[in-house]
Amino acid sequence: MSDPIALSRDPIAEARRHWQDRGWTAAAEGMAAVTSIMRTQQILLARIESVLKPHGLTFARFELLALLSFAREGALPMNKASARLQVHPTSVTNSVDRLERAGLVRRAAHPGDGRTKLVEITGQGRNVVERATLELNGTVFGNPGFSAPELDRLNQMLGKFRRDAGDFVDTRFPI
Amino acid sequence: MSDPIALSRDPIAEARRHWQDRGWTAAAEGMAAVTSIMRTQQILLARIESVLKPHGLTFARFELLALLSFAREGALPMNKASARLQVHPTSVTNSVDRLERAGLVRRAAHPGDGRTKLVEITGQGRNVVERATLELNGTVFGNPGFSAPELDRLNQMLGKFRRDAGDFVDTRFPI
DNA sequence: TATTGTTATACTCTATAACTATA
DNA sequence: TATAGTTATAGAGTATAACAATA
Repeated sequence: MSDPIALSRDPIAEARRHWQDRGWTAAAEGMAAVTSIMRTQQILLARIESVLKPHGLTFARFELLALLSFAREGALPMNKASARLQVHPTSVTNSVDRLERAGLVRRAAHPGDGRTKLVEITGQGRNVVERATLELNGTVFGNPGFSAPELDRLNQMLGKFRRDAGDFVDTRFPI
Repeated sequence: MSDPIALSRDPIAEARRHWQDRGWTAAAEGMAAVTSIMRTQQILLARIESVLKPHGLTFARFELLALLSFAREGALPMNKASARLQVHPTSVTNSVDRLERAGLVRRAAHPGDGRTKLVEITGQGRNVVERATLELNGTVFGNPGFSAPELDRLNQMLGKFRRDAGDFVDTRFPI
């Protein structure tokens, strides 16, 4: 962005007032919350990408690298990576292409299934993701702009939301 | 997405455990919350866009139309729209191009400043945004997946976050 | 037949730089 | 000189469809 000037009033609070004025009371709070989540995501993503850029990573590629670094043998089938990251298979293909060109991952044959390809993190990939993670931890993740109780509430609320949305099946957030 | 299969375990909770195991305790909760916000935004955006698609709108274009529908005279200078929507000027140019081609907005000269152009919503634009809003209110905004107290907490927390991030200057969230 | 992954293609939003017109 | 907006260009993620190889 060229000049992210601070507005004198919260545009989302203003929109909520307009919703109220129109009589859309039942949807006003939801509209405000949803829009706030959108904007918060945008702010956080910008911070993350500015940290990752010097490491030659985008957030999508960082997430893939981090996932692989935690996997057994540092490798996963493409479709497992796609499922775990909740992204489209073609997005994984694209990410792996870039990461492979940068020498951070490599493709390997699956021992049991000839259709399947494994993505495997390289030693260089481990170094890069380790350094990037430490810097992210020291900046965004370690100082996200929410207090400890707020983080707790967020993780609880959003965890429940994601479960209800069908992201995963889990019993730690009982219905 | 082709097959958004529900995972058996929450991938974000799993990542948090890995963070803990590595000793990145101070950043674990923040990482989980930030990642949860990212994923929640993705889910909500997908719902919104699926509602808007039959109306010929994306979320970015809907937001612009909604902003104009609340503006005096239904018109705003391009740079005001850019500031209020927190998007790059070229993004506004692009959105206005598409909306203008669809007959939902028009460009007009600014009476006092020859450099400035106004974006003005058309009657057709008002009809479209009204119908789209009602449908969004009846689905996503009116039923966002959070309880009323949760919405309240979210609006409070994210409002404060956005203010601290420099999005706007306001006194309703005192430091 | 079904599944895995790739390719080709297309459409978002985003961003920088160069440019025109106006102040 | 500074500002408003556009254009050109590029990059990102996302998505569908067609395809090859394998099960």
